[in-house]
Amino acid sequence: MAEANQLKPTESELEILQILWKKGSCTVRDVHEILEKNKDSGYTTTLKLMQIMHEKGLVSRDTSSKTHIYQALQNQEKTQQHLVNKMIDNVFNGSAARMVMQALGNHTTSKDEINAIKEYLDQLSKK
Amino acid sequence: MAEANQLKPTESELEILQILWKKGSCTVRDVHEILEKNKDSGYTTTLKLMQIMHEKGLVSRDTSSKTHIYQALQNQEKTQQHLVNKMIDNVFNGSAARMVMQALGNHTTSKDEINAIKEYLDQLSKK
DNA sequence: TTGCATCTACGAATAGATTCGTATATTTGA
DNA sequence: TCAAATATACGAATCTATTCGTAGATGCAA
Repeated sequence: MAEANQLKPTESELEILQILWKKGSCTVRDVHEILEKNKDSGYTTTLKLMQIMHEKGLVSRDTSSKTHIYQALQNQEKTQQHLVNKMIDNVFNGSAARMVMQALGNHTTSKDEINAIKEYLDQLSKK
Repeated sequence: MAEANQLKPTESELEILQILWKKGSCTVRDVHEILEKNKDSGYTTTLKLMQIMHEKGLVSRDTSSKTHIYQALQNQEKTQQHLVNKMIDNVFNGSAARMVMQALGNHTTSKDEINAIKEYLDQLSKK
């Protein structure tokens, strides 16, 4: 039950999780400097968000030195899975295919990507 | 600018839009009876939500008779497009392919659906 | 050592979404 | 006809997310 909540992070939390998933371990300042590129909120805002995420159990933190170090506790793939399934249900009436087509249709996709998907589908059919 | 906001309906608004997109025209009661199956909130809650959606321009309403009749003004495909693109960016770091694979991997997809997607990809490659 | 920069903690303001209670008007059926 | 059912309107409570200011602690450099 605790986990179920965490699978649906807020938008701000997701932005931070993205960074932690990519970087591994980060200080608040690390995260904040990356966030600043796309939005302009203060340092203490980022700090507060990460503190809340820690309370919720979304991240772990190492407080052994003055500057705390954070890591994502939430599993990236599980979170992605949960969010994508939710979107299929809520936005595409349960049809994964429709979502996929919508996604590939507009969001300019390279040929390499398309081929990768084709291969993936072939493997999927074999089962 | 007005439209840009509407492309991102809240979760409750999206639930209602889904119903309106499917049914076409609905009264508040129509919508509420469908919503009730999956959640338990009062009738006046649904009413209020739909009134707010009308204020925002998400729906039109015909008030010629006592019981008002609502219709979606928001375009379904545009909304889907917007939401799916947003998810690709926010959750999958901009990789449509990764999202597609994640979507098809778990969300049990029928062979028919997979074949439909394959055909779609073939057409896409030809361009 | 002392002052400046940097860090955490925390309370509180703000904004938006959601929910419901109540008042009031209209319809309808016994 | 008139009482019950059903509609809308609307204010307000509640909840959550986001934001920031300020206070106090710590580290560092001149």
